[in-house]
Amino acid sequence: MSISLGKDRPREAGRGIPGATVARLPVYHRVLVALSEAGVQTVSSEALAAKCGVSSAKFRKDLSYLGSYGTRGVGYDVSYLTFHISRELGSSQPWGVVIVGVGNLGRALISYRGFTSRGFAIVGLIDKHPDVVGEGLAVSELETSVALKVSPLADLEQIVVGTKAQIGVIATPADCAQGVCDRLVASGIRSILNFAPVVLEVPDGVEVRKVDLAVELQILAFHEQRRGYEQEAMNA
Amino acid sequence: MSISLGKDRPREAGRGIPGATVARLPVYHRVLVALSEAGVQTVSSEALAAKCGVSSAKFRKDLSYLGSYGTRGVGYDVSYLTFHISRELGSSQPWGVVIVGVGNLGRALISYRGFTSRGFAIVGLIDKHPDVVGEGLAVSELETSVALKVSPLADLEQIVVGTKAQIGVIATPADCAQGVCDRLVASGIRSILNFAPVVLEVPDGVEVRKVDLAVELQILAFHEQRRGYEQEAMNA
DNA sequence: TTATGTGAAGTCGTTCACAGCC
DNA sequence: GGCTGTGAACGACTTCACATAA
Repeated sequence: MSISLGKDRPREAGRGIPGATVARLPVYHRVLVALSEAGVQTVSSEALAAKCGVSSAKFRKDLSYLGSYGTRGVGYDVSYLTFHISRELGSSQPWGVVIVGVGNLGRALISYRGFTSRGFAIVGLIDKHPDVVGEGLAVSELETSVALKVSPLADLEQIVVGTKAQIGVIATPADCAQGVCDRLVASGIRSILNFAPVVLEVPDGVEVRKVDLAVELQILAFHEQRRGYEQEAMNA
Repeated sequence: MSISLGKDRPREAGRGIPGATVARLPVYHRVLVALSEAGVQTVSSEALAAKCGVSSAKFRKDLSYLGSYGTRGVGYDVSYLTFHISRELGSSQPWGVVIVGVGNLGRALISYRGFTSRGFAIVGLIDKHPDVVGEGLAVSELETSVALKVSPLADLEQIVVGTKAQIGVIATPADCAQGVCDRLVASGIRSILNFAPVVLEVPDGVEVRKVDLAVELQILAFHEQRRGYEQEAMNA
């Protein structure tokens, strides 16, 4: 819809990068950072792709959507490539994340190290239960860690607006999820990560990604079952 | 590496359900169960697909891989369809799940209701840390709930074999994940759900699904960033 | 008439294979 | 010689549109 020219911004970012490629970029980025920390300076598509669990052709094709950041006959400069993928992903600027639901899952997210290193900052914690509200939880921030207090559900809008958060994480039980979602959207949030096992309804322009733990297990079970049948067939 | 069957790739004609379809079946199943609990007996592909967040054409195409369980001009019988999807997913038989790593994430999985209703039973909890080992945690089971004790990492093989678990969940920090994975595989596990932010290496015949919380956020951030540029362009 | 089930067409994503550059 | 970058071929998934059955 919009044609954006001029200015220095990530190459032909946005337009034309397939969703499947976008979903792999974070993995490439993580592996590159690990290589860099191990002192590796140059890497071939073959070696890097192997560490990422993809084919080298797929890796090179993915990179071709961002630009040409390699050197033929040599490979890729680790830090140079890291920088460009990082920029494409937008992890150069810090994204504010609000977590709604401070149960075990919420706490797992809060204690998850590496959010900050990947450009995220947890700026708000919200819960419904009075015995959790007011609790101070350690949230990592750049070098140090800060105690963030859990706010009541009633303050949701105020927290989102006040912290200028861009991403909302729903870690509540299923029956609260749609209500929380509606309020996040009304407060201006357009990116939501949903852990509740419900299909959320949102207006156009809002993106929802979902992670359903039981669904993942069910997919595994499907294949497990099929392997069982194959083995039976072999024994017959 | 790979156990070669007599024939080549194209396994069993007629039984080739696309991966994308398999990934949606659990959602259809969940929505159908909810409808059933709400007392709905019959539903059209249009209505059901809307509740699942997919198009009706996609829904019908997905079902066509399983068989024809609808009635033209009428729709689908909720319980009849539920049964067939359930059967396809293998949730009629209970799958044994071992969880390695009893931190916040592990606890979130343990307290996740609805595992049992979808055909999973948590049969083992394993952790490395002495202060967690021995702790009794409430695990739901059919009607009641049972206290399951956390076992030490050293007992992993014994637990997997003793409980006949089929699925292993890795909820450990990244640096332990590959080691745990190797031991799960060596104990006979062929289906693994990995929450650690590493690419696991496994032999052929073992399926790994991964859930990386930071990756999901990074994908959201990519699109968030893109929207920002679009808005800038509009203001220019 | 209504709503399913499905070939056919279209879109998206992956793999191949090799030209181009170091 | 070695490795990247990429059109072209291939395959997977989605959407369309309608024949089919209640």
